[in-house]
Amino acid sequence: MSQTNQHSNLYTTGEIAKLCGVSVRTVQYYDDRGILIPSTLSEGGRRLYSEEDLGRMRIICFLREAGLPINSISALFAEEKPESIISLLLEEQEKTLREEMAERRAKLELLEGIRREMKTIENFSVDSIGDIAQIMKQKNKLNKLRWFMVLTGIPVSALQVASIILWITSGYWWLFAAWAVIAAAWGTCVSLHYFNRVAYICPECHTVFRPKLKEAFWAYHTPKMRRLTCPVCGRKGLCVEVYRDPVKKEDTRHD
Amino acid sequence: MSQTNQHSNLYTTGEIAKLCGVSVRTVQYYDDRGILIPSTLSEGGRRLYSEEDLGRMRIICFLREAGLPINSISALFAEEKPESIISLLLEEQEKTLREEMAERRAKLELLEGIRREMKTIENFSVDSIGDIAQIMKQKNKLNKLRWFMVLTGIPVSALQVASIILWITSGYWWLFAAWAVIAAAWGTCVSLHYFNRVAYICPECHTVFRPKLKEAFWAYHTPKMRRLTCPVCGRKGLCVEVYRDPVKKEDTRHD
DNA sequence: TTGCTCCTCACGTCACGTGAGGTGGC
DNA sequence: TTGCTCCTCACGTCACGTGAGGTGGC
Repeated sequence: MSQTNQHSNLYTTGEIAKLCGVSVRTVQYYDDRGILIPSTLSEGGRRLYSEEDLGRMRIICFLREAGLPINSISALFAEEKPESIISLLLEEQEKTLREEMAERRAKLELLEGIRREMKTIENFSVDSIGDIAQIMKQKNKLNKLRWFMVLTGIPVSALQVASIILWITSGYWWLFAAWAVIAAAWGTCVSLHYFNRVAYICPECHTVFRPKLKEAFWAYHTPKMRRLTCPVCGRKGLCVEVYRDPVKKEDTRHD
Repeated sequence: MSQTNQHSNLYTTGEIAKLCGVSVRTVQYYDDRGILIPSTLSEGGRRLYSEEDLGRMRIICFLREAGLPINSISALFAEEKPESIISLLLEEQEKTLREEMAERRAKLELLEGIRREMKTIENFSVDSIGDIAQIMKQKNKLNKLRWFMVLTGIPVSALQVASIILWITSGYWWLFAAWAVIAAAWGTCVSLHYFNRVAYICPECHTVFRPKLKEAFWAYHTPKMRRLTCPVCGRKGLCVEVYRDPVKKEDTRHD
């Protein structure tokens, strides 16, 4: 009943394209790739698609909208029992998409981080981006190090308070003296540990350097910076503190 | 003081690559693209990079990790005042990343949707994907249509209850009779409106068709399906209901 | 006959990966 | 002299977009 007109259910390339919301080139490309071969060719060599072809094209477009690569779609149609692998393909695609989203999220965090740091750094230049990258990469490790400092400091402070109270209430002055000895030892150890794991970036020449302990210990500093003299360019300025892996690598050429 | 050895601060391609965690090919490519031209060439034509080059490479790597295209990095370095456009580039990139994430999210929703629908449809075949695509695309519109039905139904039901109460308490039986007339008119209008905007998919040949009102009205149905006879393949089965744009388009070849 | 559609090459996209075939440098 | 690194082509990736130059079909 539907064969009254020989073209009643045959579509041209352009019609298929319009019906599926893609370009003519895309329809031709799917023919080249073998996932939608027109069921008829006109005498002049033009592609003619049947109603079934249109259905198949709709399936292809849907899968492409979901991001499946042509190869997967090709594999799907090549299978004698497509139902058996469709779930697998879709799950795989979901996984891929989640990974891609995680990638973008990481990149976004990088960008947001750099914008925050840009505000922190005075007289920002493009060269500072290298510094910022350094700062951001090691930021977690540096934070851990600082937390370690604070947490080990808590029992020492507690001991100080306790020894002072006992000194006042019970007259045990030697408790406080003992604390002072322990605290001095602790302070030395922790400071050495800390300065062994940080470095500073010269704001002028962007060199990463390690200052002498004496200079660093007494220098003016804020929580994140310290006024130091760069051993390369010789200029003195507020240097950002960064984490430095304590493992000696060949790539440290600044000595 | 740092020129004791002529190679003291010159790096080869491989060294730069290792220090920045990229391939040798990538370093060569950045030379080709003109964003990192080695400051020296050896007599044998090998690339030799200075400490400054290394710093620049680190900047490039950071920007690439954030997803900036080479062209943008190129434009950045070409600028005489790079600081002036860096914020712009980074914001642009953030926008791009957000858009790309939105794309993936949409694709993921498509995939999750199709998996839900796959469970709904009995004897699932790959051809059903086309149906599912149709179902999902129009799902929102269909839901709106159903909500419209329900919401217009509420005042009619309220009138019914009110008229019955008044009939019982005050004996005004004609109020209920009036309601019955109004309700019949309302029911006819809404049903016509509804059946004018939905179609059904044959589970056998996947044709989208509109049933006769009489058949559809009395047919067995669930909230989403209705037992109908397909006008194309003649088989009777539970057909999924889909939204159909009431505007007559040229692409409806089923008549 | 005139528009319009469609045809087939074939290059371009983006940031490299991957050989091939040859050479520098310790 | 032997490994190892590095060099330059040059093709391949992925799903088409975009002409060029020619033809089918109403």
